[in-house]
Amino acid sequence: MVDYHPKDSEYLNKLQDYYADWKSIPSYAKLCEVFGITSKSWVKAILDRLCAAGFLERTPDSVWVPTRLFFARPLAESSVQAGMPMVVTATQGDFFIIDDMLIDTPSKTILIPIKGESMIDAGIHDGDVAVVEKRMTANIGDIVVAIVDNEFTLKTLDKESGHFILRPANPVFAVIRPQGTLEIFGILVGLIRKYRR
Amino acid sequence: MVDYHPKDSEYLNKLQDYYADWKSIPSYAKLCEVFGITSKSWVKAILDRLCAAGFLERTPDSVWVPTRLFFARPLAESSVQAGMPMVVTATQGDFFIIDDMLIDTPSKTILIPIKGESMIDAGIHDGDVAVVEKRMTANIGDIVVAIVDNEFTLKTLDKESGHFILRPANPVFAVIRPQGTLEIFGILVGLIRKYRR
DNA sequence: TTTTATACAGAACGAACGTTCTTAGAACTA
DNA sequence: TAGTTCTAAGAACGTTCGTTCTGTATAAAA
Repeated sequence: MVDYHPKDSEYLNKLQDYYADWKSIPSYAKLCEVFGITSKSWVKAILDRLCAAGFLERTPDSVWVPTRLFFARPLAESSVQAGMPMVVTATQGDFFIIDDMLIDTPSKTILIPIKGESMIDAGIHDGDVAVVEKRMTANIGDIVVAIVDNEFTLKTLDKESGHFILRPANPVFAVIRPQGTLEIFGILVGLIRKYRR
Repeated sequence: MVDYHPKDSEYLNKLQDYYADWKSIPSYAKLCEVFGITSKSWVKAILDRLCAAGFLERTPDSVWVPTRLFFARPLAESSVQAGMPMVVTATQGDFFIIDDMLIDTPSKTILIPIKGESMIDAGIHDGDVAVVEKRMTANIGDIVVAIVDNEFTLKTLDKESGHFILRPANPVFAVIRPQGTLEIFGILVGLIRKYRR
């Protein structure tokens, strides 16, 4: 946290939670509720500081908008040992923007929901979401999205006696040996899983 | 396009362009400029129709907000045939969709890198990043982050003859049977994996 | 031709807005 | 003890907001 006032990170948290719900930054009056204060002028002072700290900015129409920094998430160091881990995470550690981490080239990246268990030994489960970068070439060993019989299929690219093959990560499924050319749609660059709560 | 009035898609495009620039929907007066008209009442009529068509919605504070449909893109590009499974483009105008998918309450969510293979049968690998929601209670069957010997550990919460235990998803590792109380740090709500490229 | 619907323009209105200024208690300093 | 920040509260103010109602030009329909 780069801002100076001790309670500002608390205010920022509340603002982030509100934004996660409504995807907009409300009026000063509403922000009084969100922050738990009753002074519009103090709300402005808080926003001005968060702006100076780089979490917010304003459009030419003087509308408040979050910056990239606004979406950064704390990343714990797993090797925390001394003291309370919770204290450590609250004060130090890195910050990460999840989308930046997984997506290099937005225009070439798409998300594809995964169906079936054919890659389960690679830790890719039914219901996971694949982050795929579109491109037509891949290397041996890459997990690729190929188009077989008009359907996406996610398999490991391999080569067998001069021919490309698609190898599943599940002994129950058969290796795919395409006749003719193999159409690569993209390669797997990330994986997302969401647990029900 | 599901809306009825012929020029609405043109208005929608202008609105999408504005949003791409400023990441906010401006006032009716400003929208007059954006749309190239001079009537606030007509702006409202347009927004109402875009709302009915599902491109916009309003927060409880009656602030206009774009919906997912607002960001949807035609997926005609690339030589993909009909019958494609549903695909989400990752570039929602540089917006943060993955973040949005995984995180409900930013202030309670923390990312923890995973070390070791103790949960490999659950498809959780060394080097993955766990998305953890901080809370002190969990249900049987939840994958939890517990604090054991001042270290984070990720295990499935279970109960054995009246006592809580932490069950790994790897036969090589032993079940953890904490003596005394078990301190829960949070529960696993998501998983992120990044493949080297 | 007359009527009717469409696609906007324009004015009016009170409510809500953001900004600024003043006030005030609490905490810290000297 | 007296002074001084700091953190808010609160009022005041002119501006802008969204809404509603009415007016109007064009075009299609009758």
